Amino acid sequence: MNSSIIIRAPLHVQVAERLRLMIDSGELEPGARLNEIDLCNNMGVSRTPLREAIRSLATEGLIELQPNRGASVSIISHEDVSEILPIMAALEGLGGRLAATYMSEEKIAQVRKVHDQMISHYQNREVEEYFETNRLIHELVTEGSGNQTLVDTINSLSAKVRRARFSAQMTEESWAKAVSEHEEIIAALEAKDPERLEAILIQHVETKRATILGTLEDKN
Amino acid sequence: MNSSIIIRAPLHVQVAERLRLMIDSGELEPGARLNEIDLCNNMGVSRTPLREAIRSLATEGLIELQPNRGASVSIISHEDVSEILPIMAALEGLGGRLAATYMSEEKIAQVRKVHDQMISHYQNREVEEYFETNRLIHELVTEGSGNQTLVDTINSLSAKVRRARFSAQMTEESWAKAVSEHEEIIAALEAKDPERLEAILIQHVETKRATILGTLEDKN
DNA sequence: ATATCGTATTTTGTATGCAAAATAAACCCA
DNA sequence: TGGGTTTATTTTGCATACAAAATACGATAT
Repeated sequence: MNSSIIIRAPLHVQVAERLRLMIDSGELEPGARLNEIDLCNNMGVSRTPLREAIRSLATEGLIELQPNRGASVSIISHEDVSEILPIMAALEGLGGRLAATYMSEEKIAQVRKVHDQMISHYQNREVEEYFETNRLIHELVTEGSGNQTLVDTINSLSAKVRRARFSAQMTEESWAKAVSEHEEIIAALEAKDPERLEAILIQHVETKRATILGTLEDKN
Repeated sequence: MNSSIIIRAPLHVQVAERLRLMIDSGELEPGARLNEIDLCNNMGVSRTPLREAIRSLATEGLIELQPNRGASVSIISHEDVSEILPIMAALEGLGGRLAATYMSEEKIAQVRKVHDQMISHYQNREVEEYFETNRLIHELVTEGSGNQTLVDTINSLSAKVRRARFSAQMTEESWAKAVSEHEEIIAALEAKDPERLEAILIQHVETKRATILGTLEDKN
């Protein structure tokens, strides 16, 4: 009896992941049309699983469908970002509140560790690594809420914003502010102060909004 | 030039809607397996669009997929509801805050109208109509936020909770409380008081949680 | 030269067919 | 009779084939 059977994920799932990656990495740019046959040839699969994958990503909002005209990578507008960020603020706030209440000491220590790494990346001006550790911290805190639905919901929204890649607009000033807020986040977490962590996380997303949409031309 | 062309929705969309309805109405009960061939015969379509629809509903979370074992209507547990309700509280709170700020007088008047209908249904103990007008009010308020992503997110979560249909457990007491909270909701809306509306809506979902999960055996 | 119509080609939508996996049934043997 | 193994049937997964729509192309007429 072999208990370590490798369950191959269905093709449509693999294809969906691959497409998600292509979209996330920018290989497929926003607005780009998805030619089924081309993609099939690229991936070496038939149209059936590809189309199933496309339908999935469409319901996720990553792709838009036009009847008889195929699919295209959905374009995320400033308006969309303006809509999503307040939602993420509310949800991350909730996540933080729960995390401050329920997170284990071990998990908090882990966050602290990643936090210190992030600070180091900040000091060395290693942008890419900074963003990755930053993202990981938020993920860990959200997961610390113990609410998987919350994690999934935030991730889904986060993925959309990330695609907008306004990150380059980050100024020295806003970066410093973000880091200082992160100091407060970790402090509130270690102090197990739900209200404070919630407030900081909401503020933190507001800072993000200001950075992303530009502090001056506040389009919304 | 005919400007009123009727664009037939793709089959997989129609099938998805039909399935959603069957699940929502209880025709397909939680846990029920979806036999592709049976469903195809029922709906008079081939397996391709049906499978595409199933994939969509799966990413929505209404259906669960098991590799090589087909799909089944996902079962919503008490834990799921416990996870979803705090999220809805946060989101409805946000929606209310925005609605109290941005909603037009006309829209508010419309909410007031539906609210009065709901009260009337409550007094006549017309449960079905009460729930429908209740749902409509929340929808109108959320829409009043002007944030379509928020509306979609809440609807998606709401649909899952609704499927659990714990509604029958509503006691005379909890019903009265819900109604009284609704009075406050409409008052805060008419007074254009964002903070108050947000607080009430969050409290309102807490009441809902207590009703749904049972006031005593608080499983979470 | 441009606009319009008609045709060819591409692309999407749907149905069907075949292979592999899972389930059900039949069978064998202790 | 019961447990396990083999065989048949069902069901899912994927690929292909055909139909319909959209797009691209070209010819004709103005």
